Amino acid sequence: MNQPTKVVYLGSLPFDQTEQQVLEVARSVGPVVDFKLFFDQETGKPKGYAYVEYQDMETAASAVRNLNNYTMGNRNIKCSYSGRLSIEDNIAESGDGIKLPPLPLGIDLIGTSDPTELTFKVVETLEYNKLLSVLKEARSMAKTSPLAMKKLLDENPQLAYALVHAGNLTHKMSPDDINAVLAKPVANGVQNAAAQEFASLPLQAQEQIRAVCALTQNQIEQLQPSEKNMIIQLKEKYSNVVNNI
DNA sequence: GTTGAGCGTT
Repeated sequence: MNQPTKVVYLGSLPFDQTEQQVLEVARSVGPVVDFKLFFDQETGKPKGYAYVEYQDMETAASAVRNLNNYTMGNRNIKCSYSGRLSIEDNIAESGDGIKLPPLPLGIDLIGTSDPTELTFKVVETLEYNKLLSVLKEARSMAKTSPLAMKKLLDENPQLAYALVHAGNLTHKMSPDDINAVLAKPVANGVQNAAAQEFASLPLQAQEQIRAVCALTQNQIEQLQPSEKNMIIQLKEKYSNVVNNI
């Protein structure tokens, strides 16, 4: 048994329960401050465990007492202390000191064979103005806190994927624009040249490139062939630049 | 189809 803290580990969760349903069970013992359910990054399948941060140790203690061996679906779930102070305590470990706010719950992937395709569909359901405002927000975040933006994109490849498609749908970063960026001659100073070039690009383009660089190999594989090559080239050209900001 | 133990997905 671990040191008592505010964060509790939930394990042996049924694979067929949604994030929302697990959260509800977690909330049944008290207010939840932060919550994270784990999925396989590639397949989108649930890993069957989660972390719940409660507002205080008393509530967490109550969770350990009441949720351990609680029957959910067809399983007896496990609940014990995680031993960490807060869910986002990878700050010390990664050493970057960047703290991102908790993200909203994702949508249910159960029954989806292709999570990347689903991301695309979700983006398509958004209003044009909504897409613009999301892009605008991403742009402003990239400008005011580039490191946080990098971290956000690195940790959430679906978001990078969504931003690339949002750029396409709003014609803010169409294949033509990408080609235009790639067509710029690369000077001899390699890295510095690429960095200078990057800095000289419109913010819109910078933001799209960041998103592109954060795409996983798997996501790239799933792009249209026409986009795919450009994306690969973009990534090759700028990933070092983006990673060194 | 690889779905059952999993303690933080780099």
